[in-house]
Amino acid sequence: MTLEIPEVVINRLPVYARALAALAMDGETVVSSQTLGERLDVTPAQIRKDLSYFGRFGKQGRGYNVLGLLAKLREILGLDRKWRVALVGVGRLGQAIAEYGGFEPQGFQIVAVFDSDPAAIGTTVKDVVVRDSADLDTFLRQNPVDIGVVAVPGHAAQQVVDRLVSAGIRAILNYAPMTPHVPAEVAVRNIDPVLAMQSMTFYIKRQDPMGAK
Amino acid sequence: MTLEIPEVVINRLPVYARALAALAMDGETVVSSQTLGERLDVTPAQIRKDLSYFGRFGKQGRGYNVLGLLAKLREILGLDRKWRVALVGVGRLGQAIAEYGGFEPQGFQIVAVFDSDPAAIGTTVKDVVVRDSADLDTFLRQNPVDIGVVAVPGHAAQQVVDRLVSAGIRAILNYAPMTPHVPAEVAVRNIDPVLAMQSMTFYIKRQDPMGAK
DNA sequence: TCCCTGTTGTTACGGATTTCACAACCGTAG
DNA sequence: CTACGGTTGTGAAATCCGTAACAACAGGGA
Ligand SMILES: NC(=O)c1ccc[n+]([C@@H]2O[C@H](COP(=O)([O-])OP(=O)(O)OC[C@H]3O[C@@H](n4cnc5c(N)ncnc54)[C@H](O)[C@@H]3O)[C@@H](O)[C@H]2O)c1
Ligand SMILES: NC(=O)c1ccc[n+]([C@@H]2O[C@H](COP(=O)([O-])OP(=O)(O)OC[C@H]3O[C@@H](n4cnc5c(N)ncnc54)[C@H](O)[C@@H]3O)[C@@H](O)[C@H]2O)c1
Repeated sequence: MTLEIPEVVINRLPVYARALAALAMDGETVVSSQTLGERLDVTPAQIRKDLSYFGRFGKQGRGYNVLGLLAKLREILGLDRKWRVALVGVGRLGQAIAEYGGFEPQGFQIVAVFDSDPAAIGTTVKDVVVRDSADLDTFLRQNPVDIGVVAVPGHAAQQVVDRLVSAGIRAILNYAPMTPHVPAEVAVRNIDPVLAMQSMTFYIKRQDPMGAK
Repeated sequence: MTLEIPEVVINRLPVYARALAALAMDGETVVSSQTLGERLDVTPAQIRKDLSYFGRFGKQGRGYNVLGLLAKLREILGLDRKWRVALVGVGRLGQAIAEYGGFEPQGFQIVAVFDSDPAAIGTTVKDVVVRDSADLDTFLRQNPVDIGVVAVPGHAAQQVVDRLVSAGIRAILNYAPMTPHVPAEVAVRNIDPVLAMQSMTFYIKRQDPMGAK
């Protein structure tokens, strides 16, 4: 009965939410799809259509109540609660992730950290002790975690993913440069700056660097 | 004249290239769209269709020559040369990016680094001296750079983007949590782990954490 | 040589997504 | 009370994209 919502739509909602939060900080109380769209480089129709999958949140002639719509989006996305995150791999990137201050305010709490390196195990990052990744399954079965973050080298990533999945995790944020294989019911997002650059080069490859003469 | 290639296709090519490089490392010399697709969770038809935008690279009955196709993809994407990258913002994230060893082997060379903090200016990261971001325009006009990486706080990001664009940069990798506004001819990719998590939560929100009882 | 297996390149189809366009509506001002 | 400018929500149209299907063909074996 719940109409199937396209994934592209779901992926845009957090962007809307982020913009609404920024508008709220600026003291704006209402916003039209037009104005929001300009800010996000999205057509007003796109925004209205996306929102219409979930209900009618606007007021004709006025627009949307900024805080009201933000609250609705947070509810839709499930951001109106805390999420427990486990981080696997505490190398350079893993440490940076653990120390990044941007997750906590959004309700993502790193509650456990794992590594396989004996030199790393037992140390602490951000008040969290680094556990042996051999204990991953055991720990996760006793301590519910919602999201797994994979920050290990590519050659170890699938193994880590498999372990997270078999322990019952339903969402994985993968930083390793590979395509994780997971069952359909597990959500995966990949972050790879190299891939991002490699697609941009296609569009600029005919051009001399910065139009140098 | 050149048939318009969908951006989704371009975005997949680096993924194919990455997989081919991995196959080559494993000593594989040929691969079918079927096999490649299984590895990447992409249908074989998708792969063949994507490649057909650019030519005929396979051999019926056999598949694709791994190294041959990889070379073709690298040529198509413009990866058969070095790219000069400028990094703006040398905070925690910026330093991690500068020290990350994954860019260089792919031909992305960080040739300049900028920050606005007097305490950071003059220090070096990875053998590159940190320059005053006030000198961004001057420097870029004299030293051709292809790609700008933005790793400054959100409130400063649009200003940095504007400066990069006005200096003639055609590609930007943005790590700040905002949507940069750029002219149509500038390529932009955004990296935001928080947004990635916030879209995954939609799919797992009805579920108790890890099926805890 | 001929046949069989395996796999490509491509066209046609259908589904998904975006855009269009407008009736309905809100709040305000006259 | 009516008219008006502004904006939503939404079907219908247009566009974009992915999938299916198959003719064509390469290589190998009988
Ligand atoms: N550093 C970056 O900026 C960056 C950016 C994008 C992607 N990445 C990717 O993220 C991953 C990590 O990068 P890094 O620079 O932190 O590497 P790193 O070598 O510094 O850290 C990897 C960590 O993973 C641990 N590890 C290895 N195998 C493990 C296993 N089976 N279980 C648990 N832990 C294990 C290692 O002990 C190490 O601590 C790599 O795949 C890299 O390509 C890094
Ligand atoms: N650290 C992470 O893991 C991470 C992950 C994802 C996104 N981000 C985002 O990346 C950005 C940087 O994060 P961070 O943790 O490194 O922050 P940070 O505060 O440690 O570093 C920001 C740096 O930018 C510099 N800066 C500020 N304004 C500038 C300007 N106008 N020109 C040049 N330099 C300027 C500051 O001096 C500082 O060195 C933020 O927008 C953050 O939200 C960070």
